[in-house]
Amino acid sequence: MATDEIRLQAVVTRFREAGVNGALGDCPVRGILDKISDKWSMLIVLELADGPLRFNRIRRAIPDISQKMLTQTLKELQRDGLVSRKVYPTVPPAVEYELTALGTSILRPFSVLIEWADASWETIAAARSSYSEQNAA
Amino acid sequence: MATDEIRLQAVVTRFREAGVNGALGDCPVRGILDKISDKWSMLIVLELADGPLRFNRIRRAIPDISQKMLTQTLKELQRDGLVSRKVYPTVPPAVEYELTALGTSILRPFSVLIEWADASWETIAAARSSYSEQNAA
DNA sequence: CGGAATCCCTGAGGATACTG
DNA sequence: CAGTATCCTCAGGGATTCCG
Repeated sequence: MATDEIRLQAVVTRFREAGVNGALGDCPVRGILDKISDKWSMLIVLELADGPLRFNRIRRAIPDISQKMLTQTLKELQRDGLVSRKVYPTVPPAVEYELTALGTSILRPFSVLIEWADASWETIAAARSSYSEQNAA
Repeated sequence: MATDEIRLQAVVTRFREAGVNGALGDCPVRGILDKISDKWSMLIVLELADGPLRFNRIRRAIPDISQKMLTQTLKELQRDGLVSRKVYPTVPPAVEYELTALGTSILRPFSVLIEWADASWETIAAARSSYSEQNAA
């Protein structure tokens, strides 16, 4: 509906003014979106979606992540307050990572994105094949 | 509400099963999300949100993009069917880029993400400062 | 188990110059 | 104006090794 369109435009426009035409470093929104575009953050957050997990459990869940990147990304997520870390002083040590309230709140934007991707990938695949068809030697 | 939570979980779980635990190349959803996480795609799409623009107009709107990356990203967006390209045979040539219906449809997921970022950046900033406080030498 | 530290390499992407 | 074609840099991230 029309009011919805207007709202969308407002959001987009505000983003542009703050993020692209303004000073880049000063735009918190663009800074955060850069984090979204991080290679691993989103995957890890999604893994933690249905409960706390331990380090190596996450590692196994995302086969193609290196230990270094997992450590590093978890630290960043912690620093940003999306993930909490709990250490149990057992032997050997057990460490649990869990989404905070903030971390949980980002699941909704993510799911909207995933739903779009899921609904659109066939259209995109079709566009690609007709594109390469057109550009066939 | 609860039914909403269940729906969210379902989306997230389906993504994980298809994308992370499965064969990576076979998962169209993860492939598409990789494109979202592209450094420039989202910015360009947002620039085109309120109407067609010409090449150098986009370039000026995103000051820190190189012409190489703009060309390349526009080509990818075209190939994926998000953006259409219209050439006017004038002298000098004029080329207009415009969102397709598919391209317009991704604005909504984007706006949800932006709204989240806009609503959360203060919380994140606070988390960061208390984090660095804790880890002060 | 859950990391930290180091070394190393690839490829995304910037700078520059040229063309229709 | 709207690109194409090279060259080159540098940081993201993999592989490996070591530690409490």
